Amino acid sequence: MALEHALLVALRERPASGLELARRFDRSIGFFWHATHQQIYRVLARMEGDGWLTVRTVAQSGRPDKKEYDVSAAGREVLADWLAADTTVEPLRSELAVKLRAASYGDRARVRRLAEEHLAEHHARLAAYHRMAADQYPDPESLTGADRDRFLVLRGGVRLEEFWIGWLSEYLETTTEGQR
Amino acid sequence: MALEHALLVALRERPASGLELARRFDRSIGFFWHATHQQIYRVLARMEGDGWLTVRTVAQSGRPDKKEYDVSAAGREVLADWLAADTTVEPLRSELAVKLRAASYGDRARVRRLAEEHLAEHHARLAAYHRMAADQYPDPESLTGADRDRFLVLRGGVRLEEFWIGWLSEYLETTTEGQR
DNA sequence: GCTGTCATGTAACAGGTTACATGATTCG
DNA sequence: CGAATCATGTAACCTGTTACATGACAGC
Repeated sequence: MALEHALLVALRERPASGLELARRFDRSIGFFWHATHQQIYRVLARMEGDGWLTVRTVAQSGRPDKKEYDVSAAGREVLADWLAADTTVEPLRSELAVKLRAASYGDRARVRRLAEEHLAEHHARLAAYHRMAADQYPDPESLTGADRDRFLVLRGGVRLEEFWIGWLSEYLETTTEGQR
Repeated sequence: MALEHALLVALRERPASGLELARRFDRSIGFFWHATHQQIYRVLARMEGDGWLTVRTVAQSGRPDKKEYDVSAAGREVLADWLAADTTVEPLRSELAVKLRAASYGDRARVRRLAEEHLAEHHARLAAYHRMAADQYPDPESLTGADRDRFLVLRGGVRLEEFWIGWLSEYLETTTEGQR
């Protein structure tokens, strides 16, 4: 139970419609959380029912109306309470890791190729994050408050990609093409 | 859909009962996958029904009987097919990361303390993984096949903990106690 | 007219979590 | 005798995914 809270965070940063939230989840917030629009619509409806959000219908020129959600006073309280609550260390779930471990029960060369594909993808993501950092935070030293928090989470995204690149590189260097 | 496959991997390494698998998932395999015993029992039953596993009841002295599962020929084929299939890069889901980003909407000092607690936990895990590596793989250079694969996944566990330690340390150094 | 995008949703299903139940045995 | 461990499971619930549906407008 935390999509609610991730949505409260996103909406405190800026009120938005369901689709806008889904798009935002594929970028900034999405380093460490993800959700599809279907899931977001469902949860938004529940949150509105619980009084955590307010809605207003916004007419747009040349586009369908949208429902813009904002966090209510009750929602702010829920968010503050959640922030103060204990949080356990979640296990990372990686299908690729299971495959790396299992390589000897199938086509080892194929598993290597999967690792290479993932490595390329992580390189691309790292480059994208570096670009975001350069664009949005040209002077990190001077950041404060919510801006600094967002920058530091982007730093986490960078470091996570570096983790993958480091590990997969080690894997690929240690195992070699046509091996036992 | 991959708990099935993680279980096939675990059972190919060594036949086991449901509870033994649950315990194993909290260690070795569990760096990158996790499941509770309830979930494991449910999935084992389905896999047996699908003919991926064989079972035999093993009597034990001073303990209840256990059902020991092993992978059937059909199960081996399923595993090999899955290994060759494409795997997408999964997003990491971290409640703590969302809280770090949201610190300015609640008690910032409290969020810092959560980060400190997680940092301590990751230090402890890293130490445990280093101990495992030293105990189980005293001579990594000479490893081959499945042993080398298992070692390399343990290396991933080590690197993942280093990621957390690096990031949370950066976070704690950049934000300071009684700050805006 | 067709395709693509914006925008919101429903329905069915698969996967995962939490709580509880049972029964035997060992250990203090 | 009570608590802890071993072992297997059921039931209810919550979360997340996939597929599909609708309608309006923009651009080719």
